[in-house]
Amino acid sequence: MPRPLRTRSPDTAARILDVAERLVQRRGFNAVSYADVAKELKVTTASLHYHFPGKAELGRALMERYAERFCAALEEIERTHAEAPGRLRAYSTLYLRVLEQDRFCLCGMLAAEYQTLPEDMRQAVIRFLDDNETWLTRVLDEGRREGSLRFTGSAADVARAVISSLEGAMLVARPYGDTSRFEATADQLVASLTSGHPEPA
Amino acid sequence: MPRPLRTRSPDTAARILDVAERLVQRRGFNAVSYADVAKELKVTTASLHYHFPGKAELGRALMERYAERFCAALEEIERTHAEAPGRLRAYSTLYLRVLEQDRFCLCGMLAAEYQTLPEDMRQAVIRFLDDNETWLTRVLDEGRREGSLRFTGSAADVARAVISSLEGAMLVARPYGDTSRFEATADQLVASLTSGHPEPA
DNA sequence: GTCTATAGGCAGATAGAC
DNA sequence: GTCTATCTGCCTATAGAC
Repeated sequence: MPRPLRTRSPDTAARILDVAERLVQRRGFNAVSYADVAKELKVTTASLHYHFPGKAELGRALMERYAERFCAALEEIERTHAEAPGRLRAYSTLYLRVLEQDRFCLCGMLAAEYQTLPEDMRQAVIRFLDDNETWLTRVLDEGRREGSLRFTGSAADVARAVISSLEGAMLVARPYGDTSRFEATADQLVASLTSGHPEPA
Repeated sequence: MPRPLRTRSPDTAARILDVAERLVQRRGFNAVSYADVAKELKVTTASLHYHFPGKAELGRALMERYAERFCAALEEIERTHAEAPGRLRAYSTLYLRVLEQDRFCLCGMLAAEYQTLPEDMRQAVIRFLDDNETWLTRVLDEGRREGSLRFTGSAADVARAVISSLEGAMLVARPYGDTSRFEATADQLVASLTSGHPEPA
């Protein structure tokens, strides 16, 4: 049963993160100010500093929540897709959904800005990439053992190539404002790993 | 025969662009200020404004020179490499050289920051990507006709996938400070297009 | 061409009232 | 928790001397 309504909104910190996340994914961390976020939420920057003492803390929270949600999405994919090729397609669809919202992957954006980031955020970027690589490596390995995927070399190397390819495809698609550019590359990528196995519609 | 030494340095504008280019490729356009560039050159920001009235003009000049040099490098590749596979490898090496200098592709960096860029710079980013795609498409098409390359689908789609893959591999390699991460992905990419043809050492 | 000096604005951040 | 008010510093940019 839901709790009775409270005086304050359900979770102000979460709403701050929502706005900040969207802005950072579109413009980059360095191009987003407390004032930008505060303006959209119709509060003052002082109020933001109450919830997140500094931009470094805000950024860290941003990346942590993003990674948590992404990991949850990966688990969801494993529940809903039994086969490796389906899991790969679902994985690339996660990226597509972000692009469709006119956003770039938060991790990709922060990777570009990496050299200007505080240490906490840097570690969060690395962790996100490592988690993705670990998950993909497992999917690729299982797919190869089952015979549903085909590739040469180590699964970890291919996992890195998949991440690179999808991040790069997003990066390049955005200036054109054309999601089909991303889809074409993603489809090629999945097809190259499932050669010999027909793609479902 | 070289002209006699002049009172002023060979080309101040070029030296400004050199410093700005390096800083932007490392930190991003939004994270580089006139003061940063001026400090390295030991001049004042006012002097910078003499050569480039505003940051937008500086950015445009930056991207234009970068594209010119890149196109020149592509022509050089065609002169020095007769076969498509060699041209592809040389192309990926262009990216590697940038990464080795602890930089990201200027175009990739600006693609990430695209939504915050002035119109002139946006057009320059698109032009750069289009030029790369055109060149790669030609190389891929010729390679397939000669039989030295193998891939399915349109050469233009594969060209886009190659660009995405290399840009993404650079993006992801930088947080790790590990050029071998890039090389592994680039090698996989070239190998996947030259299957059936042994790689030279 | 480069300087000093400065304008005007926005950045991140804090103190203290309510 | 959110506000007003304010601080300090950096940003892009310009005027005018040299």
